[in-house]
Amino acid sequence: MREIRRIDDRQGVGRARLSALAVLYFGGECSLSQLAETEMVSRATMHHVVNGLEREGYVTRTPDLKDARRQIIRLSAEGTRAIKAAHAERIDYLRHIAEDVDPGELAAAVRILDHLRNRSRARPEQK
Amino acid sequence: MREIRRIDDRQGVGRARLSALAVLYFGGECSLSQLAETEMVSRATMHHVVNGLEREGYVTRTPDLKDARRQIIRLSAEGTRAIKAAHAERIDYLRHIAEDVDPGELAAAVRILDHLRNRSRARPEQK
DNA sequence: GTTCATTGTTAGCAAAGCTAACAGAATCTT
DNA sequence: AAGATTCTGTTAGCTTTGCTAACAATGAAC
Repeated sequence: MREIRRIDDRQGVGRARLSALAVLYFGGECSLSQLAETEMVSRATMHHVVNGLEREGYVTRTPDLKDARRQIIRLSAEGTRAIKAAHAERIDYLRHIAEDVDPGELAAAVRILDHLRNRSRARPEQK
Repeated sequence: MREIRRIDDRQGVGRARLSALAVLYFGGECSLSQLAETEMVSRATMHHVVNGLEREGYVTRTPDLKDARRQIIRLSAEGTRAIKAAHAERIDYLRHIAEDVDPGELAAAVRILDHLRNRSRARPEQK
């Protein structure tokens, strides 16, 4: 939904960057490759995204002591603040447009959406 | 959802371009500015998107006889085929991940989503 | 007729995406 | 142990998708 994008844009972070921050926030630290996989983009793309996030101070990168090829990407305090703020804005907006919907019906719809999302992640692109 | 993006990517059209094709398919011909407004991007952005679509043969541009500043953007036969194919793939995919959901519950959830979308369009970004 | 608003376009920039290729580290095979 | 293969992050080159600013032409308002 384009409207959600406009809400997100208010954070001034960038779409792909915000999405990566969300992965870190909800899923915890991970490697660059794992981020790329979760976000379904190439490693090269995620490399650029993380570079931008690091430059802006939203994430830190440290070597993975268990595998010298890898690096661990973590949210910084600033990154945590940014994703929390973005999340709050989204929730606020969604609450507003849903304010005339019956709470029970809304909860049921959310449950189904969650289910569909889990299904899509279990089998991402197959038909 | 990233998975939907991957499904859409299969058409080889490009995200913003496919979205613009959808606006034309479901809403009919319109001007470049109207497209930009509906898609919530700048006119300059939509200018680029439409350029790409025209170059690939998906849309045609003709002067608006009622206003010499404007041009009418229309789907070509190829554009219609592309958006139909993309739409069918999306539906197919969504059907697949929803196949274990009760049809009545799914219909209810879809109704609520439609309602929320209408609400978001009536008041795009206000809180 | 003049001023202001609308429309599409250009220019310059950054972000976000891809593939290909590479180097170094880790794992597998012999 | 040595060589082959895989994994990881990086660079390079390209395209697409976004933005703002500025402009010229057209249309509307005064």
